[in-house]
Amino acid sequence: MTDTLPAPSTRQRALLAALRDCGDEMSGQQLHRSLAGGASAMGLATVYRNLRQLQQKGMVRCRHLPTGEALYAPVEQDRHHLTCVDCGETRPLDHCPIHGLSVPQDTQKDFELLFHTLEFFGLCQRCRDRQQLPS
Amino acid sequence: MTDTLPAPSTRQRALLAALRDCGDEMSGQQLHRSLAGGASAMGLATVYRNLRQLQQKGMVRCRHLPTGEALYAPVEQDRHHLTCVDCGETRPLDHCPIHGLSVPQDTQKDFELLFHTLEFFGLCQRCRDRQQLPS
DNA sequence: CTGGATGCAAACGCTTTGCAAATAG
DNA sequence: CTATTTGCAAAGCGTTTGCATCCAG
Repeated sequence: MTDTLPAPSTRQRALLAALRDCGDEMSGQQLHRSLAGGASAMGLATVYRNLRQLQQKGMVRCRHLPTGEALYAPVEQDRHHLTCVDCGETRPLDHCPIHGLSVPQDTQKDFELLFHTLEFFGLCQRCRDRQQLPS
Repeated sequence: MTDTLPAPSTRQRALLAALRDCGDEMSGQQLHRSLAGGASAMGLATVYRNLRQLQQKGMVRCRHLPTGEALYAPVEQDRHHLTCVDCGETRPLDHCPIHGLSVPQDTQKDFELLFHTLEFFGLCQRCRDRQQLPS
């Protein structure tokens, strides 16, 4: 029995473990695939259902690619990205530019802050070059 | 051939105008609906196609709701949000907490920065209350 | 025995793409 | 006349939901 969690879902532990092992972010589909076959395999729906719960517990954060795909990562992984609006490639930043940054106090009174996403968008070198040379 | 803009699409002006008039962000679907019937009506595909180009020109930015829906706004509208990971409600922040913040120089060398998104996620009062009272 | 969690597959909704017609230059 | 852009409708895709089943307590 777990002492802390209302519903000590083993699935959630598995998902979190997978994310931590990976060391990077993964999509729902990737998580599903990565767990498939193993001891903690679970249906795709279950993956998503539990990812949502992990988010609500503030243990997992997620961001969306321009494609609409959602990527998940452990919250302790405070990583942000540069994303090319053309080819969609994303590249991690070395440091979180707003580490420790806070939201105005008054907004937090009735809002329990769990995590944030900060993403930068622009054009990567390759796509910029490609635009200049239409032919 | 034009040397400034490959295709000075009137559609793009219309989209930008609609976004500015609205004063808030709109989804592709909303834009499509809002223009429908009017003089600058256009197909849904065209809306998306031009929104993408506006993004690549750095005139429009977009963020994704937890639902995966994309919301667009003029870049000059430097607005950020609190989003509830439970009910999905989003509330705008009064000020941009990172106004004027910059990405490390060396990352920008080969990346043309166009816009950023900064979103905070958590639980709104209502959903927090609801979680505490399981029954 | 009862409520919640799961799997599967169907359903969803937003976005993209194929292709032929319309338009610009 | 050639290169683009557009519309429409079909396809794509990740995600969510319905429902019967399974499991924990």
